[in-house]
Amino acid sequence: MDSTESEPPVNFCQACAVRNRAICADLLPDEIDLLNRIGRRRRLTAGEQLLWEGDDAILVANVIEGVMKLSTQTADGREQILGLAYPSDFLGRPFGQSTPYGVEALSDAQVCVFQRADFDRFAREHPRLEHKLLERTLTELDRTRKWMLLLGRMNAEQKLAAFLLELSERLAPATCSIEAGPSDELELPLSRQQIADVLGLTIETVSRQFSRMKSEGLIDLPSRREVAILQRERLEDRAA
Amino acid sequence: MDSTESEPPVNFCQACAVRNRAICADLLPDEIDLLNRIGRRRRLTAGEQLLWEGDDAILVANVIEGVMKLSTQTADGREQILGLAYPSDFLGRPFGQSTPYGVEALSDAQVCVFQRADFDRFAREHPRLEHKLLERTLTELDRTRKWMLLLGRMNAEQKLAAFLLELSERLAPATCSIEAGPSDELELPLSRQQIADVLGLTIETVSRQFSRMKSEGLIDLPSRREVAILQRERLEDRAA
DNA sequence: CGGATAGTTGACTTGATTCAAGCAGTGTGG
DNA sequence: CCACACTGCTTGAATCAAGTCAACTATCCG
Repeated sequence: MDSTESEPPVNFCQACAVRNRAICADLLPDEIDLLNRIGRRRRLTAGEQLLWEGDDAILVANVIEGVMKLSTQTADGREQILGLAYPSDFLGRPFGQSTPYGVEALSDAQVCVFQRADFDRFAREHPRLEHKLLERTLTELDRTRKWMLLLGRMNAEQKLAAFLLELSERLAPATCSIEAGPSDELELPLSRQQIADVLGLTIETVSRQFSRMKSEGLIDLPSRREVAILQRERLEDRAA
Repeated sequence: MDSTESEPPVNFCQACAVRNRAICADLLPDEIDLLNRIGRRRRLTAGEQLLWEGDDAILVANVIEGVMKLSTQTADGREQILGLAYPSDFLGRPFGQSTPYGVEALSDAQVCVFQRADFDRFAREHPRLEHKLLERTLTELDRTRKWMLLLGRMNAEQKLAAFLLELSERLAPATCSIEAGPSDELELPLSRQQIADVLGLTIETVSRQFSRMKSEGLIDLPSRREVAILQRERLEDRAA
C-alpha cells in the first residue's frame, strides 16, 4: 500500500525505543497499528505522578524511558516503595478494579499510556498481546520473589550492592544504546531516602554503606546522584 | 444426554473443590472436559517434592488441597522460602524454560497436574484460560509486593501476626467448607523453622514471639502444630 | 524406657536504627 | 559577591531488636 491516502496519523510505535522488548513486541504490523491508535505518548518530569494508589484503575502504560517508582502508603501514613519500573516494563493493573499502588516518575520519563478500558478490550481481542503480558507478568513475579529474599535475608551491604548491580543492568539498554556493555557509570534516579525505602533501610545506613564501599574502592561517588562501579566483581561478591 | 455411551472417563473437575476459584473457573463445559483429559489428580504426602528448582519446567499444577511451599537455594546452600501456595493457587512456570523455584508439600496435599507442554498448548488455544491465568498472576504479583513490604519494614511481632492472619484467611475456604467464617483454630502446616524461613527471622525469634503472644492472651498454643486465635482484633492491630 | 527431633528459654553479641550534630551544594536577597 | 538559609547528605554516639550460642524441656516413636 502506498500513501494515496492523505497524511496517515504518525505511528509512534515504529520508532519506539522499546518496540522489541515491551509487550507489543510480537504483534503483527496491523495490530501494532491498531494499538498505536488507542495509545498515546506522554512525557513526565521527575517527581510527576502517573497513577494514584486506590484510584479506579483508569490507565495502564508502558515505560519507554526513565525510571518509575511503585509505592504504597502504610497504615501510619509513611510511604513504602514496592518496586521500580524500567524501560519496557508494564505499569498499572489491567482487569482490576483499582490501582494497587501509586506510580511516580523518579527521573524525567516517557511512557506510552492507554485507557484501561481500551487496553483491556484490545487485549481480549488480541490473545497475542495478552499472552505477552502474561509472560511479562510471570517474569515480574519471579523477579519480585527474588527481591523478597533480598529484603528478608540480606544485610545492608548485600542489599545496596544488589541494588546497584540491578540498577546498572536495567538502566543499561536505555542509556547505552550507543556504547556497548553494561554501564559502570550510573546516574542515580533516586535520592538516598528513596534508596532506603526500596531496600527497607534507613537513610543513614544507606549513606554509611555508600561511604564504606567508596573507602574500600568498590565504587566512586563523583556526585550525589552519580555512582561509578570500580570493581564489579567484588561488588557482585558482596551482593551474593 | 444420558449415558448410552459405555463408561465415560471420570471427570474430576466436576467435583473439584476449587472448581469455582481456580483458573479453570470460567471455562465452558466442553473446555473443562478437554482440560480434564490432559490433567490428572495427584496426592502428595507432607514433605513430598513436586517440582525441583532449575528443572526443565516439566509440570504445572493447581493446588486443590493442602499447603505448598515455594523455595529456592541461596548461594551458600541454605534454603529460602519464597512463598506459600494454597488451594486454588497455580504452581509452576508456563511458557518458561526452567522452574524458578522448588515446590514441596508442607501438609498432605492434592494437586491437579499438567504436562507443561500440554498446558501451554491448551492455554494458547483457549484464551479464556490464559486470561484467567493472567488475572491470577497479576493478583499474585500484587500479593507478593505487599509481602515485600512486610519483609522489608516490619518487626518480628508484626511479621508473625500478619502471617497467622493470612494463614487463617487462606486456609479458611478449604477447612471450613462445613462451618462458616474464618477459622480461629489453625492447624499449622509449617514447623517453627519453616515459619522463620518464610518471615526472614530465626527460629528462636519466632518461638519467642509465639510465647509472648500466648502470654498476652492473643493466641493459644494447644500443641506445636496448632494455634488458636483468641483475640483477632488485637492481633490485627499488631500486624498493622 | 531411651534416643532423637523439635521447640523453648536465657545470656550475650551485633548490626541497624535513632538521635543529634555537622557538612556541602544550591539558591536568594542585600 | 558574599552572607544566609535551605535541603540533602554524612558522620558519630547511644540504644535496641534480632541474631547467636548454649542449655534445657517437651514430644514423638521405636
